[in-house]
Amino acid sequence: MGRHSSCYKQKLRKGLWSPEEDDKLIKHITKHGHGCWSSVPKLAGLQRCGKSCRLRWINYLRPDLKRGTFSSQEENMIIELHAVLGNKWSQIAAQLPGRTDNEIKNLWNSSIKKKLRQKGIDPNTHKLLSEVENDKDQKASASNNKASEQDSYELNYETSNQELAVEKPKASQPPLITSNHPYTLIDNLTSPTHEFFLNRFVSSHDQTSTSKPQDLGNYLSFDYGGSDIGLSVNQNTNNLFYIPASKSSEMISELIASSSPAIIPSLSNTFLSSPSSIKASISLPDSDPHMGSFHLLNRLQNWDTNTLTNSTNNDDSFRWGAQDVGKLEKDQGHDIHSVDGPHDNIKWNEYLQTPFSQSALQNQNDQELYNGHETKPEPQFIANLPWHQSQQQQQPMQAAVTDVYGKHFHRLPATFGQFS
DNA sequence: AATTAGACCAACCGCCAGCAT
DNA sequence: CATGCTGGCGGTTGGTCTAAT
Repeated sequence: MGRHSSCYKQKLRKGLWSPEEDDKLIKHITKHGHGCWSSVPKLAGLQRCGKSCRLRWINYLRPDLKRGTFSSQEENMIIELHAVLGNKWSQIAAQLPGRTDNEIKNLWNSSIKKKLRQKGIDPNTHKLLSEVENDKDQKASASNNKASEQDSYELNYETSNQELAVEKPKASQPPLITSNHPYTLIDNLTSPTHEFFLNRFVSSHDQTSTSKPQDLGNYLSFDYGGSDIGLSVNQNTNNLFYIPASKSSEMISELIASSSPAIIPSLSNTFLSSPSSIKASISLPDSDPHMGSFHLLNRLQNWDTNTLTNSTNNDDSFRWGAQDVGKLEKDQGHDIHSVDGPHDNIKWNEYLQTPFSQSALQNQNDQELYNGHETKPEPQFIANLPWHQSQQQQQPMQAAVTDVYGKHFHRLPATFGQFS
């Protein structure tokens, strides 16, 4: 194991590559391709093992490498992808044309990690460091009484209006939503897989979509506490996003289910003017896998109730599924997976044209992803063009990524702060 | 000017999965 | 089924550069 057996057969060079070696390797590969890497050194006249040749080519000699310093967009993208994929450097690199996994890994370890920590963000979990500590404490106590909460898969979002590094005071937490919704919740759903979500949304999509394949995404938002909360389904990728965002620069987003590891939307700083903490839960009933409900729960005692709409108990649930779509399509003339719920003021159609549009994508160059408080307040969706581009080049992506999530999707919270 | 510490990054190491035999 | 080979990946090392002392 480890070094390939061929590397032991003869005394092979190690260490840095000389320009002459590089030249030999380039000439050989450009002329013949690499073929079987183990045969490359012999054919190219190199005293290296095939593995070393492969690495040198991939990480350094390949003509399509970008090299040079990473742009802030690239750094932000890496952070977002890392929040979803973890240390899957090769998959992250796949979304960044011209960048290698090694390069990204080095950047992460040498630079980004440090910056995140300075912002009070745990680079491993992408949560606030204070939260990570809090989670540890809660885990111990949660094991004692988890039985009462097993019927709902919870996604926790803690947004803070404070600077990232500043620990916010802990609010007392009301009980989770468990009974105020129309569907039977799935028992013991503590760690659903990506497939669990994806299958449902894909199913729902397949059953309900009309012929609008050009739509880049459906987005619905609803007013909650005077703030927009978004739920988006991208028809091309079957992504479902839950998009909370806070008034301040920090952004917490979580990819609930996605076939794309790359598209993490962000919203601007116009959200959640008063709450600093919200909780969301997803309910997926076994009885009908094509429907589900989406809950937001205000966890703060000091929520400004005047801004709530049609909410009497701080429990807002939104459902998706086939039965709702017909109604919405009829009402709005669009294909949308979607909602029905206590709110009347769903204003998804306002956003339908914009979230994943090219113009919106291009706008990301005008503004840092992790912008500061003083930046312009328009809602802005940040997606990643490179992913779309690579998607076009790699059609079997869907299956591959699904596999990725099957392995690695658990809970993937992402916390971002101003990053400079 | 010499030394030290930290940052950066290319390359290596160990492991794994897939495939062929 | 067992074994060996290979490509690929993530973690780690160690050399080089640079800034600080």
